[in-house]
Amino acid sequence: MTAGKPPASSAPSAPPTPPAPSQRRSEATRAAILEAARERFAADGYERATIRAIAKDANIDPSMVMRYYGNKEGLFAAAVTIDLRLPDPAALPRDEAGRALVAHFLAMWEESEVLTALLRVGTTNQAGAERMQGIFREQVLPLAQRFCPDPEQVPARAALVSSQLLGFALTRYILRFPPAVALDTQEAAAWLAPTIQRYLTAPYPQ
Amino acid sequence: MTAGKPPASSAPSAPPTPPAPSQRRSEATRAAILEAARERFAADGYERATIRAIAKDANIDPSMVMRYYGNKEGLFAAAVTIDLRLPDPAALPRDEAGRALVAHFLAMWEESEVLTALLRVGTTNQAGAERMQGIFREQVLPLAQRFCPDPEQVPARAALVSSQLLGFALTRYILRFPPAVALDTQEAAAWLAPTIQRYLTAPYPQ
DNA sequence: GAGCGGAGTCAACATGTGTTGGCATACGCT
DNA sequence: AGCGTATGCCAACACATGTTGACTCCGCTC
Repeated sequence: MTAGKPPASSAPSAPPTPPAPSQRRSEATRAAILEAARERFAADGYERATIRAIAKDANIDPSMVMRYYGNKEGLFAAAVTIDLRLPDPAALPRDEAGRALVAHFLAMWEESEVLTALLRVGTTNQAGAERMQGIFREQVLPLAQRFCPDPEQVPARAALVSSQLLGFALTRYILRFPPAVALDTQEAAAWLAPTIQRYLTAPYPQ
Repeated sequence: MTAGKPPASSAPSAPPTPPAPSQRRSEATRAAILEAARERFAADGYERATIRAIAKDANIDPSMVMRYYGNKEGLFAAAVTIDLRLPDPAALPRDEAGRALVAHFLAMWEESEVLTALLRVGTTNQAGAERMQGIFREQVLPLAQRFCPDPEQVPARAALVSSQLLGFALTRYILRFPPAVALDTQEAAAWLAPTIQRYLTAPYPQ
């Protein structure tokens, strides 16, 4: 946080070219660090994913990690940014929401390690848990809002949806209960979809 | 493991009194260590629950922990032993199983920190995950077996039940999603019971 | 009282961690 | 070409961790 360095935008009488991508020769390194960090966080969780190990995976020196991301927390924040890319509720038939959501989630979990990393870190690290709370609040809650008429019930229903989706990911990708691993995504979706559908749209249970 | 110490049972011409409880003066300390360990593991997970912190909580020296439990893994093994005390399936009406199971689980989670400790450690630590797999195999699977006619489907159904119960515990006790925390156990049970019931007894979804 | 073994304390070791600063190098511009 | 700066590596620090061994103290038995 050294002062005296004005932002690169519109320095007086500076050449019109902004910091060219050629100057960002380090982009490759930065990306390699992030990828290694995601892998390590996903595999080991926050505490056991050491900066040294991440740097070794990325074939650079540990001090580079510090230079580019400040500290370990900054690295985690940069490595794990999640956009669930939830489908547009308006385009979803109301009675297909469960099936669509489950399929979308399973696909996202299979396609990258970021969600695994976030879940592993969220269970051990306060910052990780808060990150997950933020995703829930800003991405899941609004979606649930579109399916539940009674606004009072939206948070509880969204939490229940999350509990089932995260719970399945937990048993399948983290704890690796053999039957949960053995299920193919079609079967899993067939089992889970009605649950999600009910949490979203069924009347409040008496 | 120093040899030369014969087991206390039936030493020839020994006084009939077995090692008196007075000799087990250390029992109080042992118990204090275990309790502190459970708290720390539940609050911090495996890596951040340091032996020094546990010893401080128990008001003893860290080396005592080593003397009594060998090493950190041994301490964890001793501190986290779980009996789910699942109800006898024979005594459960088939269509009440979901409700009863959910109520039982919620009560167990509320009553002690052991389950929280196990879940936290299970997500970061290989040994913890294996412990949970063992509990699933030896306590949950047999129960599910009593409710599902088709033996082929038992593991998947048991895994689904676990995914929902663990998922709810995850969002409520670990990640602390506010709506999941806000639900009282009655509401939570009302929402979750039908899900569990369906996983246990409903026909295979087409 | 002498001896003994368990209970507990203290200090230390070896190791691994996040993090920092200094030094070399190669690129991009004038 | 020459220079400045971004890029990278090396060595080191300060600290925390699991773990070990030697030492003291207490209660008990001969």
